[in-house]
Amino acid sequence: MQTTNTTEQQIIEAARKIFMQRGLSGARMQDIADEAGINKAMLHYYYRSKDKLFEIVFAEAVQMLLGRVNAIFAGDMPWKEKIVAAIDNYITSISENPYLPLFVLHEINQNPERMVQQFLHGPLFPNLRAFMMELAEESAKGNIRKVDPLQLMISIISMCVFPFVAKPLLTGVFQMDSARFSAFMEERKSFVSSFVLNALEP
Amino acid sequence: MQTTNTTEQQIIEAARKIFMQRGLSGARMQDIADEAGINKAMLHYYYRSKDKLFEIVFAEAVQMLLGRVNAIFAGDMPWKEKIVAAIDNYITSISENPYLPLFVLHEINQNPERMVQQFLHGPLFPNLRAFMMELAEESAKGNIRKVDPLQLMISIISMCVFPFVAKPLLTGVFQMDSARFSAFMEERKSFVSSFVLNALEP
DNA sequence: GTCTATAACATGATAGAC
DNA sequence: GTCTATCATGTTATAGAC
Repeated sequence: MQTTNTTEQQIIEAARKIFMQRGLSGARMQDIADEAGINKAMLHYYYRSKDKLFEIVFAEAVQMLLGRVNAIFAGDMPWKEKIVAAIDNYITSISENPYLPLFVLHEINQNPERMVQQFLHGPLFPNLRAFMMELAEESAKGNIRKVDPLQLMISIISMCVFPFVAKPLLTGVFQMDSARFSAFMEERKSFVSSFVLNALEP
Repeated sequence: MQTTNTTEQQIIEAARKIFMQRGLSGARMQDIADEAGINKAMLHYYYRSKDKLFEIVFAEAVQMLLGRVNAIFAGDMPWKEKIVAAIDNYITSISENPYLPLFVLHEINQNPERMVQQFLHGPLFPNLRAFMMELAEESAKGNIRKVDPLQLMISIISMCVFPFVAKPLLTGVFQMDSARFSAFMEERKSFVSSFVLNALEP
């Protein structure tokens, strides 16, 4: 995050906030202008159209969400430590931006073609693939229970991300307030780690 | 699902389809009218306003999503069988309506107050709470590893629901087509069951 | 670069004939 | 009940003064 308060930056930050909360179809250019503390016409002066502005915010969001997944499986720790570190890092990083996953998932569903572009420039998740290969090897060697690495991978991601996506539902159903939810996610780091490692014991 | 093709029903079905795909702010009354094969004015004749129509579709969707969770933990099987059955049932039922979870989650985020109403009339998930109590007991007796039942519960739900919510992302990242994804979710039933039971072994 | 005013269009909702 | 025509409003985008 830059602290340079250039007008372009103010606009992008305002757009990020409004688009993330309300989505493309729910966001109003007036809301973004108000949030940025400038005139509505300025948005068009700097970024031409609502769609152009959205495209920038969305591409950045996809990078944050997916780039993070790959980065988290970087390094060459032993696989157990890698799982623990990845879960810890991912929950921490989403906590800092809890709207991000639902925003991206919703907008992809609205327009799946948008993803195609992202994947052309984007990473092919080399670290993630390497980690899945490693799991397959450990599985073959009998060090861990025989599992489909893809199923395992998606399970780990599900357990980390879904609670954020479903936060208002979960806090409603299980009668948590916001502080209780934060504590729950903090505890969740060690819960998921143990849960996964136990499940993998041969 | 009724087969009575009364106009009211046609409208509700059309509204369900359009709202689920595009959300409240993305849906157009014209789209709903087209989908129902009737005139736009008829929508207002039968349901007064867009908000009224949405309220009906949304309330119904929440019931489908949450009522199902509770129903799935009904019955008095032994807890292991109950876990297996619940996972199997939940994945099957969401497969039949894959847009449902993301729709509900997105709209709750747009307007969390909407949920309050739903919980007043809605169920308090007696079966779910009973099951969590049972887990706590088994945990105390040493029959299963000591775990927080709430963390476990949310993990199970996460692993079943999240792949549907993230379908376009997962199929993109892991290069699956739609058929491959269906097969993946079918295999997932037994994967998640085994995964959870293994993790709970003392 | 920044503002006000306004054009151009989309959309929810209603009036009124049949 | 169903339709066409239209209103009223909201929203993106641009023109033009400063």
